[in-house]
Amino acid sequence: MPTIQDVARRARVSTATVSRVLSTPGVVSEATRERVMAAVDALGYEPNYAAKSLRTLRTAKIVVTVPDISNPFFSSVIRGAEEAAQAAGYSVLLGDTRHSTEREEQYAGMLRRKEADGLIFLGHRLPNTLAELIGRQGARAPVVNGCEFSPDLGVSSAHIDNAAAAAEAMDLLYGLGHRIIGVITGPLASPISRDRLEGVRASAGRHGAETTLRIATGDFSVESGEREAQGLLAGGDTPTALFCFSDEMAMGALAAARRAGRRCPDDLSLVGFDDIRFARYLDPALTTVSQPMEELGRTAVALLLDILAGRQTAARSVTLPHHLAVRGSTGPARR
Amino acid sequence: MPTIQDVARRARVSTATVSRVLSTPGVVSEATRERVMAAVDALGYEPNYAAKSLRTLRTAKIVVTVPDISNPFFSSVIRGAEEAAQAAGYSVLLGDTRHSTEREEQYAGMLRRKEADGLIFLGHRLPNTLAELIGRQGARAPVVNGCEFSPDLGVSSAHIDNAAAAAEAMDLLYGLGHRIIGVITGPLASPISRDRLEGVRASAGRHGAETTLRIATGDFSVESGEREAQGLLAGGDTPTALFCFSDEMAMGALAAARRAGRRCPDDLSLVGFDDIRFARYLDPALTTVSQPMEELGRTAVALLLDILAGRQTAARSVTLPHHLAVRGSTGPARR
DNA sequence: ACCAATGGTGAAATCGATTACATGATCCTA
DNA sequence: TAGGATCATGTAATCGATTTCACCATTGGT
Repeated sequence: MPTIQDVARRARVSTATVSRVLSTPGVVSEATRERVMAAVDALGYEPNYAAKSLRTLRTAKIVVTVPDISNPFFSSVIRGAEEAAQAAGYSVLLGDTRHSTEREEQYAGMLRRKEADGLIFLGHRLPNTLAELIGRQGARAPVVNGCEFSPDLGVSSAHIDNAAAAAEAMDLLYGLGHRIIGVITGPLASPISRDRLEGVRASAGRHGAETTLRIATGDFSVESGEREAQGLLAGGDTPTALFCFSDEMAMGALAAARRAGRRCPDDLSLVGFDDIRFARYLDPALTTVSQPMEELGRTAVALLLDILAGRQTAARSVTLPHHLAVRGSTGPARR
Repeated sequence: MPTIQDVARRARVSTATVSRVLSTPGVVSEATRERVMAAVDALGYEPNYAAKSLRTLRTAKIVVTVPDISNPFFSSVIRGAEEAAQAAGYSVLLGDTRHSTEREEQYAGMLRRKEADGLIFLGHRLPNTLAELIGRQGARAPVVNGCEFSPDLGVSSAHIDNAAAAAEAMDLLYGLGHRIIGVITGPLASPISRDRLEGVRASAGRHGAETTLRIATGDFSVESGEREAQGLLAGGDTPTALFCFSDEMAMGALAAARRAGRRCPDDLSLVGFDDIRFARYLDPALTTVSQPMEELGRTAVALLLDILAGRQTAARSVTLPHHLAVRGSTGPARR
């Protein structure tokens, strides 16, 4: 593999000139530039990345950690992040943490080893390593939260207005005449779950239905949706509608409802959250809160790039628009 | 950020000794080792990664390219790959190529810039950059194919026996009495599509049903599944069963069938491919060819690590076991 | 015709680690 | 007790780029 020395020798210039041709072509004379480029092409030279990185202290890489990449919500956010990063000349180091703190810390360590310039985390937990970093550098720390806004972390983030979105979903159900509504949340450690729950409660309050809320705690997975829905639908005085904090859980709930002999939307209305690609292909098509998933990823990267460019002084939180996609899984409550 | 010099100074040893303590502790005396470790801890030292990489010519990174990370099949394979890489001390650079040759080439370039030690590609196209590399280095080129086996590429790969799997799926349908069967393939440029089609034809031949095969070409996406199914189900003499080369397409087909007033499995049997997490949650639960997706990723990484360790002399292709998961979407043909 | 400004280029320091080789101390053996 | 073997450590070269500074050659103004 040829080095800059080889190119310099072949073009009969110094390595300084070769470097200039490649990074600041303007300051080099036309003739030399051509000679150097000819040598570069002839040798198939590509600058060694490690050497460049060592000298410039930049890696052009960002770490993105997710609790589970096979979750369609996360993989869509990642997709947006990858796109924006790529467009800005960065590459993405994927960190699938599998909900493990240890792995989270491990990936956070890449920042200290200068293995990456910045980090975006899509979970809700802030690894200690990063907390320290933020303690030292404040808003200049190259860390952004991808989708779970938590103001107390002091980290920039991209997200939707989860409380408002959840309230809208509940408003829809109350508007359809439902009174007893089951809600399957995500883990309550997660701020998005708490925000959404707050929106749920606000809507219930407006409709005088605080006492007929049935709340169950899931973990966003299909399995937990199925399990919790089964619980909510057992016994008498059961909900006529379910609101799940993820589409995956709604899929599970749909299966549970079927097994319980409840038909959707006739016997049970169902609302999900995220609007993953498959939501509209369920039977019935799932009514859900539509999040701009790829845009969340792109925005998180934009925030990070601002920090890396020194354009950022205080933690910034960007709220992106959502909308309620009303489809076939919701209908009027049967009396 | 402290350097090895700082640690050496503080521990009153040379940088060489510090380096040895960290990488080959055995050769250093107990006392010095403790002194150095104390300095390391006190300063919070972490070796600078770029410097290490420049010196050792190793990056401890592998690139994994996928046509679309938001596709559950690919994200599961990636998940397995990330796990195995992490376990071996490597990290994964994610390349979402969005089916673009240009982006594929770009990621392949990371190998030439020594930005990564190896590359796994999950698509079926071999970028030129890699083809050249393989031309020069043969089986020692650090390149592995993740799921689409193509012997002519001269690249190691992990995959299932696609022809056999497809044949089993068809055998099931013929066994249930179906005669006219629609098949929605992936792009025929992709070897897995061709292999599966071959299996389909073999089974049809065994059942004397070559002339009642109805073949349509999709692109693995839900949308294409819906579109092609709609075509196959229009007009008279339509198939009583559909076999789709991906679960996503099967989801689309299911929606199309519903719209055409065909109930599954009563009026139409449906078989998918991959067994993504959601397959069993469809209504009816989808009969599908179950691929060991995470294991495919892990195996691809294992193959790559073998190459990187110099343990590999010829391209190796590993066939992993699959099985047919028979669920509710298939049933006897109505006469 | 001289001086200053400008433009193009090269020499060499530098980034922060690893490692081949040299060195000195200690120990064992003949 | 001399000699070699063994062990622990240090010196310094090295990986391959970027960039500061110095230098020389033009150019233009007075």
